[in-house]
Amino acid sequence: MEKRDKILYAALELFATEGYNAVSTNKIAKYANVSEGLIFRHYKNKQGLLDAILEQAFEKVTVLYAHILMEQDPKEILRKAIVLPFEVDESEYHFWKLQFKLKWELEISGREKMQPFIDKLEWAFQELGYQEAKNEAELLNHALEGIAGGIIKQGFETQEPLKSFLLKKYNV
Amino acid sequence: MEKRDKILYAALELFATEGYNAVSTNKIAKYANVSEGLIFRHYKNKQGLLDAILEQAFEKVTVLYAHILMEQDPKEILRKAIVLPFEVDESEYHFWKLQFKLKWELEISGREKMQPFIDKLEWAFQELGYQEAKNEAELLNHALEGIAGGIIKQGFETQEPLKSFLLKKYNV
DNA sequence: GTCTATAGGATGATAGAC
DNA sequence: GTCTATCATCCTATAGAC
Repeated sequence: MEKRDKILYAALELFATEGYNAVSTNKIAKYANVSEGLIFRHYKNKQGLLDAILEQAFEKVTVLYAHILMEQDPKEILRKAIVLPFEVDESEYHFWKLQFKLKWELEISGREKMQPFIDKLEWAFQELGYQEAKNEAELLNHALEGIAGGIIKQGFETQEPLKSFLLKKYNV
Repeated sequence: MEKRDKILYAALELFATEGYNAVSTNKIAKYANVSEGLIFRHYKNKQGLLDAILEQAFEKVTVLYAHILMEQDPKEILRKAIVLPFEVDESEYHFWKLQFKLKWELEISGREKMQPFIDKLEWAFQELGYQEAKNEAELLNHALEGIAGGIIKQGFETQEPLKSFLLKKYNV
């Protein structure tokens, strides 16, 4: 692997586990087995390194939601949405954890990227004849974010029972 | 107000808005109009200052949940639980925001303190004849945490519609 | 209780050699 | 592309005077 990428993955892992402000460029360099100066050659500054990571993360999120956004069957939309947090690959664990961390540490909301997903949920609920589709969508989104957070913080097993429970509850 | 307390409130506000690692003791001192050395006289070190804030926060949370934990009517338990995030006083806004921030920035879960609350929810659902009381409780808790987070990050108004929606949904 | 001064180390970032 | 050496700044924490 190129050193440029080693830096990026080291930073991703450290940012995700310890937080952006808690991790020094020195620490990243050592973790990546690279000289500290190289970080700045490749990414200009620490913020630039974070931006590069976030750009990759944005692509991953886009791909992840693409299946749902393209789906036309309302029941399938709900099913895929519910199942989504339970099927996160362990290799992308750090990306997810970083999302949650940054949402609070640096107040990077990521809400704009979520909105089409929530809108799609609303549409699905509407199609299925729910009275308050918008509220249903917001509520389910909250629940799913909570589940995703729970998986990240306390492990998959703790949240697993909620999967079939939700599928049953929404009858999908 | 005593300077000891001025330090504490300044730190609370800064930690809540910018995060623990992002705020220096120098910044806290200036914000509190106090010499930097005084922080260490009173709180030993930066971590000690955070601990003092967290201790206060723990008391606030305890009081907040006490009403619900003492309640014996299952419907009332659900009603109070749902209404709770919408009735946070603005003066305690910073405490709440700090809770969410630290949960992710420093991985201070606060889960232990929540458990009796979740257990009480489970009990209420059981009393009301719900089939999967435990899952219902976990789900509602996720939703309420999401709502609380939404209020903090995007304002009360954005989440307000969910209040009556939830009350209706759970028929309380 | 409070302030000033300062130590000692870490931090982000740059320059220059290879 | 990569490393070493280095800088200016900032950070936490302490000492000593008032």
